[in-house]
Amino acid sequence: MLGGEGESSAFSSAKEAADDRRKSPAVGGDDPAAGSRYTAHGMGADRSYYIPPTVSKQSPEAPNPCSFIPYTPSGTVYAASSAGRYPSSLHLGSVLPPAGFPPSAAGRSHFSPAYQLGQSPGCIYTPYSSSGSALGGITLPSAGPGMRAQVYLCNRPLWLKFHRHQTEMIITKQGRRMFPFLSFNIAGLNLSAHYNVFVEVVLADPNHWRFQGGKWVTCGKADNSGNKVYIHPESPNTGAHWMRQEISFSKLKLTNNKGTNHNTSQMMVLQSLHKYQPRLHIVEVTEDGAEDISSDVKTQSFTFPENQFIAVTAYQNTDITQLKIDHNPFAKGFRDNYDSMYTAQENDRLTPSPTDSPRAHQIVPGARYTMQPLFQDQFVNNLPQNRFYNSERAVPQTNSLLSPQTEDGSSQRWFVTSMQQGGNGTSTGSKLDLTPYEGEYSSSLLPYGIKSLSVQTSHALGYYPDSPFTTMSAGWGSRAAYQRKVSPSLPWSPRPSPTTGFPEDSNKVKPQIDEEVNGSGSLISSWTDTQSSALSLEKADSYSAACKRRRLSLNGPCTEDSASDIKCEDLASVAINSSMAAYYSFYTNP
DNA sequence: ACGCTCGCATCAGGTGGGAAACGG
DNA sequence: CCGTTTCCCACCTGATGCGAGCGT
Repeated sequence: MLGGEGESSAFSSAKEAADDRRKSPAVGGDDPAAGSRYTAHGMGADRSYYIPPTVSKQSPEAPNPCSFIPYTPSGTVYAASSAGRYPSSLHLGSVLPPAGFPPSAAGRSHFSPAYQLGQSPGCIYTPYSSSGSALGGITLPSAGPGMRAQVYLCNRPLWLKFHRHQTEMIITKQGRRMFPFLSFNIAGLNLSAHYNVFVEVVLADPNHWRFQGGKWVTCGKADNSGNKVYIHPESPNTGAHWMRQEISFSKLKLTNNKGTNHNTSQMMVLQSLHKYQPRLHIVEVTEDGAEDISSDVKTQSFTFPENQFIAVTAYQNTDITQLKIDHNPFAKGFRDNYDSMYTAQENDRLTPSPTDSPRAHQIVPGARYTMQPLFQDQFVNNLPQNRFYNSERAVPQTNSLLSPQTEDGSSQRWFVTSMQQGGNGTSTGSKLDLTPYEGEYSSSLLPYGIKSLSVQTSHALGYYPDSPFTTMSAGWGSRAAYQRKVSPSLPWSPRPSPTTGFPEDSNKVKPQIDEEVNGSGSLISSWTDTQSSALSLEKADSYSAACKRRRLSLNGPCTEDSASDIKCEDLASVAINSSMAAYYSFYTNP
């Protein structure tokens, strides 16, 4: 897949059948061809970008299987034929069980075309399992053979925020990092088994896109080529390793330079004005890195619809531009009213920026919200109203495909309704379907209290993997310079013991599952999940502002300020241990 | 003397903006 | 002509090295 140069033989089903063991892409190192094995054939340069669902046991026109699928808003993923190899999981929100492989070859073929084609409205995915219901097989994570991993999208609120406006990612010749970048937490892996973890980016639809009249519209057919696999540099590694820490793909770069030989292992070659859907793949391998596909359970794939983006060489939607500027610490210099907003606190603060901006902007520090739940809206409202929707914008607010937010930013909120997602797909149906609701959530303290205590509150706080918190917890990219700036006495416990694998998930999340399952009709409503997510991202902003405002208001010594920060982190860590992953909805497949 | 912490300076690299270049 | 891509710029983050200060 890697650009087709990976030769279909590598992925031919015949070969798959013959070779139970294949070289892991990680083994291939920088060899693009190695990675290519993990992209679907047909994803190659001159190959079709998707496979007609002819093999599908359930055609798109079949009775809407979406009824059973929660949170399937983002539309079809035009999986290449590799789908059979690495089928995308259902889009189940922020916590995903793997699509995995069905137990049989037939099952594979069933999954392979599990993507609805074209702009066909309605359900976008075939049933998650042969049972026809993703609900029927819901199980909680368990140890032992056959267990499935659960994947948590760490910075989902931020992704959702971008997704509302149709995320755009800049691609350049030398490569541009993604922002937001992909960051996951994984649970349910075998502690001692070895896994390769990698991201594949597939076309989300067969169209070429153009930004016209403040909207993204299709124009022509998409082309498909290039390396679209990025293997996590720590692959292969043990399940314990992957579950110990946040898995970040911050180093992943997007380029449009097909001929690049520079840092190919970090580069992902995309095409401008095409819509892409990243996928996470977890492949069990042998200790030497050789892939073992003898068992279906050993390859698991996850797709988060909010990760969809359109590759561009220059930002088209000013909403996206503003979001990038506001949330990406590297773009701080473009915050025109930054001074007026945050003033001197930026100069006075003790804590280094890396632990500030990333945490404040990228991640929803849920625990902090629970500490100040009553102030959030206040902070939101204190943000300069023209910051996001000022009159200077070349593109009106209506650019936003989905979120015509009101000026006050608080009277109208958005959440996902699986109903609309399933049945009312449009040309932009690949986006999360957001529906406004009047701000009842402000009184929903419980969802806040519980769901805001997210995993990401801790290690995800370091938006970059080298952040002191990640470093402390996982020794990932440890830097002495940073470590010494963080109190070593902090009882920081960003994640539960790897040996437990989100031990509390089962008990604490199950009620939530029930809650989401019972929803309306046969749908697995993602209302709770999405609502909380939307809320969280709102709170992320408000908290960001809150923290900055606190700095501003605090006249005491800097040490006081940093002490308060430490308290927040401390509390966050406690909260995490008690409600790991409660932030997200939780789904498991049979 | 030694080890550690801290502050500062330096530099590489990541940002988006904007103008110029390119191509259909 | 218009849309897209490329390049350069200023600004910022993050990593690193160095020396001063302090405690043992």
